[in-house]
Amino acid sequence: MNTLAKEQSVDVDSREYVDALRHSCAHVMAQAVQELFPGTRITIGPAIENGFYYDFDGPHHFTEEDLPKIEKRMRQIAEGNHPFIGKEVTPEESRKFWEARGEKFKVELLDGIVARGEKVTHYSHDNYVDLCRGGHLQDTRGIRHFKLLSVAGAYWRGDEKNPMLQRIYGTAWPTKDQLDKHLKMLEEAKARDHRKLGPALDLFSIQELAGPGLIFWHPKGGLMRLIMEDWLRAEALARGYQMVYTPHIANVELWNTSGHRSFYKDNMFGEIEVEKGEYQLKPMNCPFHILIYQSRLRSYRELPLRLSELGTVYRYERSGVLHGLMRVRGFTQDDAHIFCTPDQIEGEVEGCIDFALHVFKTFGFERYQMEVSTWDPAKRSDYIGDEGDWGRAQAALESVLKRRGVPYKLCPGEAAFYGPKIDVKLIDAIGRSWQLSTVQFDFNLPRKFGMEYIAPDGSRKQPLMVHRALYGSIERFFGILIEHYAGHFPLWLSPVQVKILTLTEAQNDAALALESRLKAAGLRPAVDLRGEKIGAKIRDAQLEKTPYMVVLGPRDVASGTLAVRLRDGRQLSGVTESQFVSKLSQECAEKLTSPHWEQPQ
RNA sequence: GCCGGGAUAGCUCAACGGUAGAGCAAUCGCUUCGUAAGCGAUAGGUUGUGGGUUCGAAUCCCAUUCCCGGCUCCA
Repeated sequence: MNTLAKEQSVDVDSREYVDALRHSCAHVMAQAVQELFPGTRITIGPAIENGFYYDFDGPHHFTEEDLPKIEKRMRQIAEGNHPFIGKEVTPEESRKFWEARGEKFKVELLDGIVARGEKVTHYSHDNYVDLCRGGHLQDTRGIRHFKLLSVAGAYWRGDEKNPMLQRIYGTAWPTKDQLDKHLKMLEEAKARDHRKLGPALDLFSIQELAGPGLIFWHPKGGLMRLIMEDWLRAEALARGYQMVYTPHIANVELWNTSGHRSFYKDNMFGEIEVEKGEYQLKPMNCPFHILIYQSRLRSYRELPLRLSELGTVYRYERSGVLHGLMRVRGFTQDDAHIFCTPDQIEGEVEGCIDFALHVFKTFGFERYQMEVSTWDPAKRSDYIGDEGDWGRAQAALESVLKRRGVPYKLCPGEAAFYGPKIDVKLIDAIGRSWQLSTVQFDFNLPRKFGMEYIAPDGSRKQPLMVHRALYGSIERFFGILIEHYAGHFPLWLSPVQVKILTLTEAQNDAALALESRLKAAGLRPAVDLRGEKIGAKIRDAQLEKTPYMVVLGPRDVASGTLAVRLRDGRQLSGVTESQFVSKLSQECAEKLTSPHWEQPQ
């Protein structure tokens, strides 16, 4: 807590204070920008998570080089200790004020405020005035620990039909420590960026000749994917899922039936002509699983039917949105569709949640956030499906989370038009959240396809459909894993688990023999026989983030024991080979995220 | 898709109108070494691509591809 806050008896850690600080910072930035770049018009400048931004319109094209200049002027202004003063003004006064300055965006905002019947307020500090509903510090003294970060484009009012404004992002904090910590986190995030680490560790690449958004899994990444897939398949089978495989393209008639050709058209690759028909790459697996369901008449006795596939889909994402492994044009979903009766939904939802939590735990994610998206009853006509189904489904989603004691956020109005859902965002090692698993009801497709089952009374009923993905996409999940571990993968996922480093050529045979014994024991070893010094070999293995290194010199060959070095720098000597194998095997079997060796003496 | 910024050897960068360089990596040779970089040599580039301006273009202009920061959208 800083002295200023004490003096003003404010809780500097409260969200209100921090937001006020950031919002105030935005005002000061707008003042600085308008002073330094005359002719710049202002729009809005809110506080956001970790910082603030302000959107500008004007003749000057801002670049990163402008930021230090703006920052400097901001500091000067802030040091003036100007109080923030709010006052209510009449709409007429306000209009006159903004029109006189040619601030057309502010006039537009004013129109909105007036139309909503809200009070019009102006907030000023120093000689600067902004149309603003308030939420500021008492004065500019609290604005000390901030940094401008980047320049970006942003649509006026977030609508892509509107003109593009220039946005300057900044971060601001009550204390220097917090600012430094945040800047350090940004640096850390940059250092563990999967787009950098992935190719550096030879896990994957994206090839310009092949096209953007298409992933090439290299041998090491491919092996990791294999492990992730095998683990997931085994889990799914154990949980009563049945694995299926379906094609990558289908006749446009299928997409007409499913409705994707209308509501998902923009995200689908174009038609491929085949003889007299037209085909399209699949953007989703759902219709294919429905076709399997419909391949014969189904009885209620078969339900719940859980069809699962590692299904590769292709989506025509707009070029500007692609991002490493996180947002691509071709990806594989661990996709399953559960067809069930109304009285089975709660059990099925619970099964999904349970499975998702198991996935997180296994891969070492401790923290996550659940969001339940429900409909907005006021806009009933926007949704497909009957009210009873929606009600039951939403109740099931919530009651499962409550029963499991999983905290969640309710997001009314966030449901898709075809059903409510649970989205899971997991929090990675440095506190960032990622959208991952999703459990969604679908009241649309069963209807579109006329799905049925024979009920106990002999009547034909429509099954309920739940769509669920846990990894979400294997590509994205892999990207998150890389960043979460910064490349220091748990042993069971590491493509190379043990690197055997020879001291001299005399140990080559012993090294190769050890390698094959470790292989036979089910481990993934590699040898480094190069004529380099041991320091260089260790350095290289370390840069590859290999979990275990075994240094093999004459002493070790003579003693028959292993000199083991862990990725974290710990060294263990005199380890017997059987101890080593059993420790590593156990570490893999238990899927430990960090090795459990005792500290050496 | 939109706004802005980029692209030089496998990687990190230099040269900023006057014959493209360095370190690391690679290859070969020497070294046989005890826990994060031994020594030397060699090879590696139509400066993303295509046009244009110029006596001369990595450098200036136009187009295009891809990448980056965002917006919009999303697994």
